[in-house]
Amino acid sequence: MPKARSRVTYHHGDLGKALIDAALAIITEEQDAANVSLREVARRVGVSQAAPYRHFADKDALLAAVAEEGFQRLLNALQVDTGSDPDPLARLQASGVAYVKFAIAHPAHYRVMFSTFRVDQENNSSLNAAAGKAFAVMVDAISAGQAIGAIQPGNPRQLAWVTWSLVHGLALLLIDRQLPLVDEQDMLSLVTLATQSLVRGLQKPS
Amino acid sequence: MPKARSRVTYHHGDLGKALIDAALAIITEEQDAANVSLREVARRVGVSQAAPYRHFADKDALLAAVAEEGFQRLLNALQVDTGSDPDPLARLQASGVAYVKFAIAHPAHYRVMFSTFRVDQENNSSLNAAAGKAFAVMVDAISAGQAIGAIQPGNPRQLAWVTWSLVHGLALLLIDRQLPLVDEQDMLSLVTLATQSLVRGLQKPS
DNA sequence: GCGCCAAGTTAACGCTGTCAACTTTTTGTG
DNA sequence: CACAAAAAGTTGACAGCGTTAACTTGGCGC
Repeated sequence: MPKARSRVTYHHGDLGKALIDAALAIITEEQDAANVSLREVARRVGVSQAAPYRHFADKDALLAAVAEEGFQRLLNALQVDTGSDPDPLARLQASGVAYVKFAIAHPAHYRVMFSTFRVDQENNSSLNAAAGKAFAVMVDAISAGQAIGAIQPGNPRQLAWVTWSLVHGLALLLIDRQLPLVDEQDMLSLVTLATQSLVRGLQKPS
Repeated sequence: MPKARSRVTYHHGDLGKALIDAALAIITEEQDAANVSLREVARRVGVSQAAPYRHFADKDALLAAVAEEGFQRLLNALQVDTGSDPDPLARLQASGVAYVKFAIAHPAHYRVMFSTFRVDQENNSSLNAAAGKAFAVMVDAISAGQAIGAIQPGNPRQLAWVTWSLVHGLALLLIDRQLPLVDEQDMLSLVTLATQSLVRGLQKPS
């Protein structure tokens, strides 16, 4: 008897996807750490401890899939929140705020994303592509700013790395509770201060 | 027969210090990850697997001691490299460069520092104090800059958080190989660009 | 209808952090 | 100076982990 959803599935009905979802659910529930164990993921899905190895080479491969999903969601959040403001500087700042907001909203997922993502190994090319797309939002805003003469000249990718450093560092300091801020309003005003200051520093000296 | 150094030691001769040193040595050797195991630390020192528990409550407590040592060394590096330039803006930028340089020189130690440090729990007060002293270097430079009217007004701690975010994020992206940079000279020019841009953004609008 | 191979299971290995119970050494005090 | 108490270190065990080998099951292509 075929399952209701008889797509690519064999026995279970798309394990792999189910494993990613379960891992993400565990990560989301206990935002404390990345102490998610492969065996617990399997338990939650209802398969044996070794079943995941038919879909992922090892634990890192599963986490890489979770990370890729995270970068896709980050891209979506950036695109939605950055909007279509005609001012590239406003877009750049908005993308920075949206970036940190995403990290605050999904701290454990954000940690997995950046504990897995590496640029060197070319095997995880789909993960790299997903991360690159999210990063491109900032590059595009900076290029547009340079095109209208609002942002200082220079390699836009390099300037985007600077921007990324700021929001990445701020996001990590906040979600790892390394700044004495608990009130979300305080966090957001700090994010605003940070992104405003950086955008100012990237502007073309008049 | 007392040991050569019969200070506070009982049996071994200052285990605890030896454990911290061994842990730091392991971390330094394999800069790959924080996969340092308590048992391997004990093995290297030549004691049994349970001996560390007479000196540290658990593995995290040992890593916290390693982290504290790291923050002290970071403070030292910041003080040395920041120098005594009369221009607070130059000092601020120099401290940022020194910060990232430290992280690049000691990547695994830097990771342990920030995977252990949390502001909330008041029990690790010595760790917090060490981190606070390093952070104070940036706060002082910013306060000095405000005093001579070179830096925009505002809570200097908040402005220092912005600075810290930038250098922390840049340091992590670099040491975790999340930027496509391998040449150290390329890294350093990016660090310069980043710190220059931020300092510019923090300056008082004239 | 049937064989084959993907998908899933069981059992085991070596590793880990941690604890309880025990032994050894040092030290403070009557 | 003796000796008890406490500090420091050891052994052995437990549960959990990632991973692999050997096995079983079940659905699809011929």
